[in-house]
Amino acid sequence: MFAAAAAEFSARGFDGVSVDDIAAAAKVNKAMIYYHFADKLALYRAVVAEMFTTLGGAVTDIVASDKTPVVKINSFIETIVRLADVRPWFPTLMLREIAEGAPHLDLETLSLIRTVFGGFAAILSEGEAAGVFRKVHPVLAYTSIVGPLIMNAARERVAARPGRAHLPMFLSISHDDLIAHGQHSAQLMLAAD
Amino acid sequence: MFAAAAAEFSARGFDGVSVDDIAAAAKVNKAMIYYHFADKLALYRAVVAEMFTTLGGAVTDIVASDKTPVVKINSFIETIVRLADVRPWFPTLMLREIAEGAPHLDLETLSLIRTVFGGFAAILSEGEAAGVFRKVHPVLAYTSIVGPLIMNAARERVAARPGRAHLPMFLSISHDDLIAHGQHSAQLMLAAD
DNA sequence: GTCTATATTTTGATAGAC
DNA sequence: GTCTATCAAAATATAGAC
Repeated sequence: MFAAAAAEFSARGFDGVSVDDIAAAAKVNKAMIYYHFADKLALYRAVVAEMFTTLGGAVTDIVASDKTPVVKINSFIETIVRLADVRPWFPTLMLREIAEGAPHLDLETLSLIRTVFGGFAAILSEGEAAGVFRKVHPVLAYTSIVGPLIMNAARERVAARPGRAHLPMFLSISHDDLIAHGQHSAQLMLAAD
Repeated sequence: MFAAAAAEFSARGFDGVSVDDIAAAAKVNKAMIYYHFADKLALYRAVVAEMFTTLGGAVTDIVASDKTPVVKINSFIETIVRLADVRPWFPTLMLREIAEGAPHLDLETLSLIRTVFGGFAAILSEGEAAGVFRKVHPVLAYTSIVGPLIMNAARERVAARPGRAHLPMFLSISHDDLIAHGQHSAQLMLAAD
């Protein structure tokens, strides 16, 4: 039921999905959903919170590890893409949250998001201090690295729609290629001269 | 009325906005909207089509110009960001369309989108042929360049929400900085070695 | 072209039996 | 925990007066 809700929300957004839709997709009775969650919003928040808790934990582990900043950035990139393997709703849902300015998220979930960005920014500072990274605005660096990753992963999830696959814009890219390209461009962008 | 509809759709999505909302925002009677447009979907399509027609035209002009591939890529980037200045709903709306896989678009609008990507890919080929760009998958190059631009522009539009501005993830970046950074990273990514 | 009023459908949510 | 039935609100769309 949780996975079904996540998939529905990611495919059509909070307002585009009815509780009836979720019940049908999860093959449970609608009243069952209201038995487990206070309302539609609570269910949505649970989905997003679970997602960012997982990502935040992974990023925190990377930051705390004893790897070099260069390797940490590469791990960060791989983690984002691999998360989309296990939780296919992740890229689309994240894209939507950015587009909407996260109107349905509570402060708790927002702070989870901050953990992800904060960890990323910490790796940048570390690399700068070590002289291996040049000075880049952390927000620009973050969007430059994360943006392409989730945009690509999101594209792929919708390429299956009729009339979409033939559009070059929705052409599928393997996750390995995506990781390799993301790591390569990130290092080019960050490398000290 | 057109601009009001665009702003509403971009802020809350196709399903998140009611025709009453649009009427209120545009300060026109709801029946007036149905007088000018067949239904809500037709209005939405008109907004997206107008947006991609403008962008497609600008990109076509850049491709046809006699500039070098390097300058064309820089112009492409500047065009994207400047379009967001004039049509503030552009980044968010585009982000949503990617997230949803463009379910409400007709084939005509989809082909407009193809014009944008096709023009971009043509610049890449030209640069490759001239030996100034290395070989990069056009979809990866496209998302690597466009993704950060619209993600940044979208962030900024929602930073005003209460409880959002203090989040580093929603910190505002000037369009000049965004263009400079986008051009710099793009050239790093594309430069032949 | 502009507005009021309203028909119709969808949707979030709950009461209450088992 | 699970399900049926249903209420109340919101939303799309239109009829019809002016």
